[in-house]
Amino acid sequence: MKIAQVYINQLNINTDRPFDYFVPEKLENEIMPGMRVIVPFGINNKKIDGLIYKITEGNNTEKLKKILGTIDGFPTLDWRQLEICEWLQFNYHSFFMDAANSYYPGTISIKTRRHKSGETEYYVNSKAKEDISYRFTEKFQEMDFEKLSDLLKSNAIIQKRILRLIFEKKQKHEWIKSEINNCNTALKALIKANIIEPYKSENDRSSNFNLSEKPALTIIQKKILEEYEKSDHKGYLIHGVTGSGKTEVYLRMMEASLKTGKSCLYLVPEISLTPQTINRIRERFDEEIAVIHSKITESDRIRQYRDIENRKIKIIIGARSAIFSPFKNLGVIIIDEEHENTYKSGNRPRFDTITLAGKIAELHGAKLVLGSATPSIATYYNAIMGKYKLFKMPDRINGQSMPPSTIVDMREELKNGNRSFLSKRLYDSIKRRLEEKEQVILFLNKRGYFSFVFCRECGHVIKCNKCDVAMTYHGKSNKMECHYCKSSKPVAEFCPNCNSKKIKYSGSGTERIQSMLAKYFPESKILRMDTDTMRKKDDVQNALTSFSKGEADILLGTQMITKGFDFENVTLVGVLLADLTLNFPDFRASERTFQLITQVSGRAGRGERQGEIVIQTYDPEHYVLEFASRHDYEGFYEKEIKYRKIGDYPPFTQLLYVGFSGNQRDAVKKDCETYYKMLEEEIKDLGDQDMMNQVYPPAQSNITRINNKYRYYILIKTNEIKTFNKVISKINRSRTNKIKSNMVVDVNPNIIY
DNA sequence: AGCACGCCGACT
DNA sequence: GTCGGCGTGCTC
Repeated sequence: MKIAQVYINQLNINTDRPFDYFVPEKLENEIMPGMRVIVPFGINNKKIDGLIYKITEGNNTEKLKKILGTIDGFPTLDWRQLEICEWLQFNYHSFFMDAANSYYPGTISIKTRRHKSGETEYYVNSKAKEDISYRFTEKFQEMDFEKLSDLLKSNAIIQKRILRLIFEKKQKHEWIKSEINNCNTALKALIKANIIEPYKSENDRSSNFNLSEKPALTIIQKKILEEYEKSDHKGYLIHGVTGSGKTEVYLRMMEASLKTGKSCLYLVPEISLTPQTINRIRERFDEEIAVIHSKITESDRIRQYRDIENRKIKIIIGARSAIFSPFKNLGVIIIDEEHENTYKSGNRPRFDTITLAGKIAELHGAKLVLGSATPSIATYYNAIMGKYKLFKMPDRINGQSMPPSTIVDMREELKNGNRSFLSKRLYDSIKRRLEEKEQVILFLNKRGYFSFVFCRECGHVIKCNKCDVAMTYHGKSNKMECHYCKSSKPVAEFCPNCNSKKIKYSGSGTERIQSMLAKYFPESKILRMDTDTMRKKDDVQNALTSFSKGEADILLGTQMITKGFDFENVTLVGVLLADLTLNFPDFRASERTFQLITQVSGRAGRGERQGEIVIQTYDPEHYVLEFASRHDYEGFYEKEIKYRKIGDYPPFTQLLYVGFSGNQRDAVKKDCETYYKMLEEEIKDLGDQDMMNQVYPPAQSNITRINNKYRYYILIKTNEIKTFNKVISKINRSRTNKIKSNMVVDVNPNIIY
């Protein structure tokens, strides 16, 4: 008799294991691992969806409950995907169903249906809807809006609004729904009156893009591709400076994969920042392309999912969530800008995309290609150690050398009586470039710079009520915001501590600098880009197109301007204060700073004119700045890897963060300490005394409270991550109710709070 | 998670 | 006596 091991779709540490179910005779032939099923669960036999993990034979079926039915009639996950779920469960401490749910789009509700025979059938209503649009019926197609709305009753306001939307070609149901709150009755009335009719909108993803010619390859591109073709390496790292032609290499690699009938996955750090790349891929291949990220609509996701699964779509572009696409026969995974920290997931499953992609490539026999102008230290180390084959593209494709950099010592400026944020050197350069009608990029990594609010009388800093952080003043809304819990409060007129009126508000870094720049260069137009000004989805793209059209002279911004955009007319890049990220208490501070400066420097001189870079700092001798100004990645790497070795930091070790949070400080602290003791005991059992030295004792988080939750953590810095993963899994499974705080395990986390 | 069981204090 | 608050333990 068949027994199915089923994972229940109940995301909890106690239910994160397979449960045995009896497979009824009528399902015996149908049932397979990877299928979604409906099962009764718990004391009340609640119907719940689950996923078949394994099928075994057995005789002790009397005690087992039976599977009520299947959901899809086919496996939604294949053996590879099941293996990945298990792999994520063990290596990143996610629940099995967290990973499984990442694979399958849409939510499920279980319905019952009673047959005449008395039998109850369980089925599923997927919330996935077809994409519905509305158009005018034949009779009304030619009529103009005024005439049409005269046909309606005068009080049918919603109906009129809907008609206007359809007139304006906002005919998709989804769009109408987003503009008009309760549109359903009005829509029904309009359909009943035979004025409009619904239709299934075809997807227009493969619409008319002009295919472009393939450019001729440079010598280095040719050489890399030849070696790539004949190599049987599993992983590759392309280290190429900005403008060296990496994208063309990626495109040819994809082409090679498609030629053998295999699919390609092309990952980018953030979809909204890479429209140029997406267009380039669209223009190259005469194929349908799926663009996947977390913000697409559910119906879009489901349609693309289906087309990828039945292999109609073979090219998948996306942010990190696209790694869970249902590709069947993958030839190559390309990860562009592999150093970006968006590749590390901060939610369950908390995986690292590069490691996961390596695992997936292995299962598919696909090639993994990483590319960056500033590879992460860990990746470059792996390349040096032979895990990835290293390709270098040290020259720009247009033959131009990297623009020269100047480091400006801001201490000298202070000595000379210049208290402004602009050095004489940078001011002169900006002035000259503007006179030449060239464009300037100024980069500020603000991170709390000049943005908190304090009392000049008593020094009191205004903090968030729910979090232990200073609030940030936003001039635009004239409010104070907490960047951690997103709450805001109106500005205080008096100091809440001493009642003084001398409360000092300064705008956020970029905001403040924008107004000062406007004073220095009254003739020029300044475009500011940061998370405050770029709130809406298309803001970033609109701003960047506007700047590339020359509608502004100076682009002032934070991290987001460092991403790969080409501006022909930009000849000067200024880094306003390089030290800001350098002094961050994180072992990757140097790495991040080097990457940021190098990436933003790459924006200069991409046109015909020679560019220049000016880096302002209070610490001009710092090795990061020296190497960055010389565009010397290898030099930086050599130095940095030595520091990592000395400090026993990644890539020589791995970090495991075990965090606890809850409303009561003492309870959280106690839980953290209890967990530490459990770790101690488990490790003692293993008989390896040295291992406990790799565990740092419980500590209070840097930000002690976020959203009214107190935070403690244990950090493990180890070169035996597998052993620790085993120990942690064991503890998490046995601790049941000993620990009541929220617990998070994050492997190699992005930030340590 | 979600639910039932059971132990204890408060209250008609 | 008994109602219900919440701590505890289990789900094939």
